[in-house]
Amino acid sequence: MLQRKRPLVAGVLRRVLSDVFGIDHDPVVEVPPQRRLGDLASPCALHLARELRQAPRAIAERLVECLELPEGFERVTVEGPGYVNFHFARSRFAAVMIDAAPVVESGASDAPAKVIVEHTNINPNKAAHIGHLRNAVLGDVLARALRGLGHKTEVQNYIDDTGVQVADVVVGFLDLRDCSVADIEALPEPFDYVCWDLYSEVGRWYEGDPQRLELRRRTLHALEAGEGRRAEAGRLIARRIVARHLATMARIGVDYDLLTHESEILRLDFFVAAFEQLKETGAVRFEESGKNAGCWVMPLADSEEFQGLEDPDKVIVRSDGTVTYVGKDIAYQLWKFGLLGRDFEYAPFRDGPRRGSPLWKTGPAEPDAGDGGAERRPDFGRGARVINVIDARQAYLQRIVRAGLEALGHDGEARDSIHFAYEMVSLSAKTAERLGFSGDSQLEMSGRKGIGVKADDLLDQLEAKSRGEILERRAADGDGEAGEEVDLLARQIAVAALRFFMARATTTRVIAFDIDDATSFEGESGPYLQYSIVRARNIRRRLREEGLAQEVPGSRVATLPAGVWSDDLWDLVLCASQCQEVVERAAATLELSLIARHAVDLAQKFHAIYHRHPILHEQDADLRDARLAVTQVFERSLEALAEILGVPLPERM
RNA sequence: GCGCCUGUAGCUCAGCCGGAUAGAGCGGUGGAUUCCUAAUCCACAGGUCGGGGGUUCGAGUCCCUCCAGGCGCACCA
Repeated sequence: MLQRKRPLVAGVLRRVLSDVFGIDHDPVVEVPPQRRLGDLASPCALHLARELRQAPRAIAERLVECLELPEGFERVTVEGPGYVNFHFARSRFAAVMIDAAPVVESGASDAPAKVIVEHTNINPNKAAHIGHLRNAVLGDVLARALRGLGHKTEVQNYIDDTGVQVADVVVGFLDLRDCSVADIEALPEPFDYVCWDLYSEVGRWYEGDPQRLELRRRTLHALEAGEGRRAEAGRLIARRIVARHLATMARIGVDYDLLTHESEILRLDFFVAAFEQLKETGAVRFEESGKNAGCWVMPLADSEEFQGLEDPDKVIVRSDGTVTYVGKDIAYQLWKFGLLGRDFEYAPFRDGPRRGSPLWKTGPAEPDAGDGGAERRPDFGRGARVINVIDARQAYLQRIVRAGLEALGHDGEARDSIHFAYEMVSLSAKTAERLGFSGDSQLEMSGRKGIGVKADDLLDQLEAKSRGEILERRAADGDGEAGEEVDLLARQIAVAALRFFMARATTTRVIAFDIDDATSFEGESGPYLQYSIVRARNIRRRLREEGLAQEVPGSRVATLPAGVWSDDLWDLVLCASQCQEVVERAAATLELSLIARHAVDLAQKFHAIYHRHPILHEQDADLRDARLAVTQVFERSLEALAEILGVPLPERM
């Protein structure tokens, strides 16, 4: 809503600046820090003071005298050192807010263009930890924001089922523990927890005798070839772990459209196709001698962004003929844009929980599909924009992938290959110590070393804590039953706490994960948002019980006297009117914390108003309706933001 | 060595294109519950915005430099 008013104000100012002072100036329009100062303001008089050789306030006053008040505004004032401040006609603005959707489609102009978001991408060899949760929450919130803004969005989760990490667990089962494939199959859940321990155990086992690394190499080759007992074990492990990962993510409301498997990229020779292109265009060359003798490398020395590297060439194909990660990733990225000239085969995914829309995986179509093939397969790939949610440590590799597209002449697609980089999650000193790791400073998590907080453990802890809090409150109200409703509410609160914790952090900062901080239900937290909406809903429930109207129509709000809008009430309306531009800016800059912070902002304003402005017991009808209108606007706005954040909103707490 | 990121209250962090008195949460202190449930609210205390230069009418924000910390720069992913 507010985003539509800014150009109005800018236009009026530009016109009057031209008319009165004869200058061409593009005025900045911002929101003043306090509501009593106005709703939209421009510091243009300050900017122009030098050029016009006049005091800023004098310029501002002249502007106010001469300008034509734009539609929807009540007055213009000069404030502070010389700001020109515009004040909305509050009742009319609020009336529009009552009927307007807080977040609407704005990407409609490029509606057919699809955005592919890749996230989660956990190696299928161990349990997910809290670092993976940051990735998944960021990816999921981004996808929700893009969808909310009307972009066609496809979410992919890349499964590296043929890499060293899976190979190590295969070695762990087959060589270290002497299991058969059937033994692995028979292991009880939680299988991912078993692998978590085994994986770090294998790491230590290798250290005990470096000769054992030969087993890793042999297994890796078997996984890539896809044949034999080791490959069979690898497939089984990956399948079981992926099922666990999807179950963990389903707990917090994260889902996907497609699981892309590295094994399929190998099986279908995606890299062969990409390699042909790379050779044809001269993007790679064969090294006859030197450090990289026998390898195919991509030269980076000519590119400005790769200056100062120790080695200006990136190996794409090793001297033993195998392909590096970057090579495979270039092929995969080409496929995402529909530039590879090949496609996957697809099959419905049947090994795990499935939510709203059906989940698909890459792989041979299963002929024995028992459900009559009712599901129609979407058209995967061929994105116009590709956003890869990958931690900041991989920035260099992501740049090489983009350079690969550039080298092939796909400049546009290279520009639209976006690395959504975020910093990792480490453990706070206090939390590391509590978990038994030496805790003199922050500690980086490491799956390889078995250092970390497992995602499901954290969720269990959050659920247990919220259940405790609920029961405590219910007992205090003499309302002690603990049924399914309590379970559901405990889960909702846990999800809100976790998702908000991950979403509120700026992406460029390392999160020092502190267990007390993460499980806090007070202040800036997911439950704080939930509680604010519960209060709004309680007001409506009470109104219904009293037989009073639960909603006030926009037509009524438009006729309210201006005096009902105290600055604090009005401030919430204006804050709510910024949801659209906040979500747009968050999606455009990939700074999703903006959404979380705006949601807190709204909730804080509402909580404060709640105490100062009762509705049920207000006798003055105008005042009551204004307050109810604000409650309505608040509720819809926070609901819209919570939907994007994936924070569930319960009816009561 | 080169590159990227970070340094703001005791702790965790906001601070949009340079602009109005640098803001939250936690923790601390003191208050608010016959009221739409206190998972809330209000008040108070707490700041050399890492240091130093520069640009500007104006710098937490831009430029330079130094200091401190993190992360990258593989025929690992």
